[in-house]
Amino acid sequence: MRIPIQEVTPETGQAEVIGWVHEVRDLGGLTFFLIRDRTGILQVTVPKKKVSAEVLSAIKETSRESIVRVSGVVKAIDKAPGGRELVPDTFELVCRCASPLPLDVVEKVPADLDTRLDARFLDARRPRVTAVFQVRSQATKAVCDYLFSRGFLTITTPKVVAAATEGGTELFPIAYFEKEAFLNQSPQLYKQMMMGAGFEKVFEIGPIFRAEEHNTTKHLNEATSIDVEVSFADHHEVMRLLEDLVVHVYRSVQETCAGPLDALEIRELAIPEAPFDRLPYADAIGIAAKATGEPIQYGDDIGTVAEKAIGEHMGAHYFITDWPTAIKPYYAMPYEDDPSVCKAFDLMHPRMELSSGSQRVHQHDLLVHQIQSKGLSPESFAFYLTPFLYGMPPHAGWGLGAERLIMTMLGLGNIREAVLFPRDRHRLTP
RNA sequence: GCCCAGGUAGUGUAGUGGCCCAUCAUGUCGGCCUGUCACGCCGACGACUCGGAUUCGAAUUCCGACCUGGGCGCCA
Repeated sequence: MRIPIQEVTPETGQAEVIGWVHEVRDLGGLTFFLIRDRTGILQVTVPKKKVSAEVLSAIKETSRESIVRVSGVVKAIDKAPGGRELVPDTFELVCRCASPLPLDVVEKVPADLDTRLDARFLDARRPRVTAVFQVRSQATKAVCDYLFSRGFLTITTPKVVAAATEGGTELFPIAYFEKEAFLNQSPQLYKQMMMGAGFEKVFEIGPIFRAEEHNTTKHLNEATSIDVEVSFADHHEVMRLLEDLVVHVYRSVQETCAGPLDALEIRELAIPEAPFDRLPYADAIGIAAKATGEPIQYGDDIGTVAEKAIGEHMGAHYFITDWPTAIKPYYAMPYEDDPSVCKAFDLMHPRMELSSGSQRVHQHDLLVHQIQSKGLSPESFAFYLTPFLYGMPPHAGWGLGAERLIMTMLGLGNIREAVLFPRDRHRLTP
C-alpha cells in the first residue's frame, strides 16, 4: 500500500512509495535516489551487491523525473535527509521520463520564467512552485470559509456578456453565434442585481478578462477576482470586512502551510494588522506630490510612480478613501454633502493595488444620471438598470485580485508566478 | 500604444571585427568510485533566431522580419 513520502519516518518499518526521481547520485557500489511526491522527498539507497537482479536492472533503466514505485525497509540514518532512508526490496519503473528535460527540476541551473511557463507541468514539480499553489489553494479555502461563516452565498455569473457595460477597460470581443459578445471584465453588475434579488450577501471567485495591452509584472489579461457584495452596508462596513478577510487569510496560511512556506524560504509570514490606515485620496495625492516632486494634482489618477511613493510612505496595507467622483466608476456613491467626492476605496499593499470597492449608487435616477455624466448610454444596459426600479437596497462591495493577494503575500516578483497558466499580452499556450 | 533591453548547446551563461570549426556550468552518454546530499574524478556529445547588407574576414557592425523580457501609458 502506497503511503505519502511525508509519512515515511524512521519508525515506519516496511513502506511503499511512488514518486518522481528527483536526483540520482551513483557512487559505484552504492546509488542514492531522491524520490519526490507532492508531500516531500525520500532518499532511496541501493547497495548494489545486496539487492536483487530485478532491482538492479530497473535502476539501470531509470532516468531523472521518471516515476518509480519502491518498497522496502525504512531505516533511521542520521546521514540521510529527513533522518531516514529506504532500502528497496522492489524497485519498479512505472513510467520512464524522456531526456533531455526542457528545464532543470532540481534548480541547479535557473530557468527563465518564459521557459518555465512553456513547460509548466515540469516547472510545477519544483517544490517551491508547488508551494505557491498549495498556499493559493489554502488562501482560497480561507476566503470561502470566512465568507460562508458570515452567511454569504457563493454565486456564479456569466463570463460571456452582450456589451461593454462599465466603460474603462478594453474587452475581448468573441463570436456568439450570430451576435457579438464579450468576455466579462467584472461580475460587478450581476452582483448588484443579486442585491436587488434580496440575496443580501454574495461572493464569487471567478475569472475576469481585460484586453489591455500592458506588459508588466503585475497585470494579467485573465485574472481571478474575489468579488463581494453586501446589502444594507456602507463602504465603511465592507472595508472592515475586507481587512478582516485579508488578515484571516494570512493567519490561515501561516497556521496551515508550514511546509509550503518553508519551501518558499518564508520563515515567518508577516501578518498585517487591522485596522488598516484610511488615507483620504486628497492626502495620498499630497504625499505623492511631495515624495516625487512631480506635479501630481487633485483629480489625477494615481499612476505607478505615485502609487510606489505612497506605498513606501505608508509601509503597510492601507486604504485610499474618498476618491473624486470623476475618476471612479458610475456606480460609486457620491457623498450627499459633496457629490464631487465618492464613497469609493482602494485597498493597497505597499507594492500595488489589491482591491477596489465602494458603496454603490442604489437610486435608479441617480444611477442614470451618473452613467450619463460618464458619457455612457443608459439604454445600452437597461438589463442592469431595471432592478433598480423595483426595490434595490443600499449596498456596498469590492473586488479583490486573487493573484495580487498571493503575489504580495509571498513576495513573488512576477504575478505570472501566482497563476498556473497565465494569459498575458503574448501568451495563449499552454 | 510609446520607450528601453535582449535572442549563443535541453537549461542558464561568456564572448563587442581575425586570438571562436565559440567559454563555463548544468545535462546526456561512456569509464572509475559503498555514505552521497550541488557527490568527486576522467573522456565524449550538444548552440550563434531568420533574411539581406558592409568587410579580405561577422556570434560580434548596419537594415528588415520574427520572437521575448521589462518600464511607462492605459487598467472594475
